[in-house]
Amino acid sequence: MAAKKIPEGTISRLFIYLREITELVNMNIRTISSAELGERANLSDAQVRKDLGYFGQFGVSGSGYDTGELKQALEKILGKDKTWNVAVIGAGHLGLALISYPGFKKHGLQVVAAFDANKKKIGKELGGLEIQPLSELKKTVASKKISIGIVAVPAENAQEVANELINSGVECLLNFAPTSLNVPEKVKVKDVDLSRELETLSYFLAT
Amino acid sequence: MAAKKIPEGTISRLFIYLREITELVNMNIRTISSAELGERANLSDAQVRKDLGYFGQFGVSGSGYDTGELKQALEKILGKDKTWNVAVIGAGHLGLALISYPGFKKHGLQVVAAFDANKKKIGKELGGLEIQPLSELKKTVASKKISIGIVAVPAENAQEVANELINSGVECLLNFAPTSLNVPEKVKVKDVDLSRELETLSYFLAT
DNA sequence: CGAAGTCTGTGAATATTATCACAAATAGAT
DNA sequence: ATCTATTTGTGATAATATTCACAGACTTCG
Repeated sequence: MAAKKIPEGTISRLFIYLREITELVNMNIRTISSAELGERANLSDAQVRKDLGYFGQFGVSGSGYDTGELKQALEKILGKDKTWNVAVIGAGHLGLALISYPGFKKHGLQVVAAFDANKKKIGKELGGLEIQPLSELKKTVASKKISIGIVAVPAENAQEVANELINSGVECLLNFAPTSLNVPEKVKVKDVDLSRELETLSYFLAT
Repeated sequence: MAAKKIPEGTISRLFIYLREITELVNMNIRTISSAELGERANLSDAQVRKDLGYFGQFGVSGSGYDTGELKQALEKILGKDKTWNVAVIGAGHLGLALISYPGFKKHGLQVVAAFDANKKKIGKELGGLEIQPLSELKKTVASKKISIGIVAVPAENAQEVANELINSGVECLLNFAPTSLNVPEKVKVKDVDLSRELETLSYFLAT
């Protein structure tokens, strides 16, 4: 594995390459050039080669990349052999959508627990999961080996929920609440602020 | 308004500043320094000043920024006086969650139409909106002055839906489908790939 | 008023990321 | 076997974004 630090953007793009390559393999296409792969991913050929270059040499001069080999290599790099257990906190519309989001399973992400603070929701079943009270978070994180927490609660409660997740041993959060979470260094948070995404888009449209 | 090109990251962060400033105003806090604002947003003081600096001079040496003034200035910069009409395409779990997402309304984003290809879903009402067939897209985009489209359909149909949106005059897409959309230059797309976000997170956790 | 302290705005310096561009490697044709 | 057309891998270069650092503006306090 490469010693140099790898840009986060590169990792994110690797997943895109894997997606495209998988499709190519399914179509029985055996080789592809960086230029063609880049076109599929809306990226430059140089970007593709540079990204792959962080992890080794996968291509063949003159003909390009063997799709089967590259698929295997990417899967290994990206840890696709592993699966991750996920907890969703907040069983509102968004939480429910995430619990039943079909895309996760395909990628080794398994939602194994759902929590909510609202007593009326606790105990209800959804997609094979029973909604649990937050008081059971720590126990469940340990017993179900949960390593990723999705915060899908209102902004007011988000920091508190994040604290409890971290306190329970979760070090990886996807935060949908429109607020900046304060977390220890070792914890990695990714924010997805839907309003902000849309607003940023529309700002550029309006200018 | 500034003549120089403004980084997209700056715009995105301005929304965060506005969020924090609004909270401060509500708490009746009158002034704040770039360092304090940065702390709230998990950003450096220099970043805050640099970002604001693109748009003018809002602060006072020695005491910082007047929260009320800064709030007004940010709202003006970010076009908060305007509202945007949004169409959601795809009435699956995710689409339904987006239709009833409470965060949008607060930010001048109004979901005014919902579409789905599935005949069984068409005609059903949801949150005051009737789910329409895609054949009515063009007409509705025009009549309801829709400027933003949210693509919440499976990857297989995403490109087609994007084409129809663009063909109907929408120039601003938020794409939840895990696929790279090909669009004309003038159209702005933002991808939100939930699986990829989670996987990127977990990659760094595993390394 | 003057001194000490605070804080902005912004050029300069860094750091990071993406693009260029080309030698070297390979394939394929003749 | 040689020539031509491709395509990789990667230093060099360019573009972009962030952090530093400090002069100058303002505040507060004695």
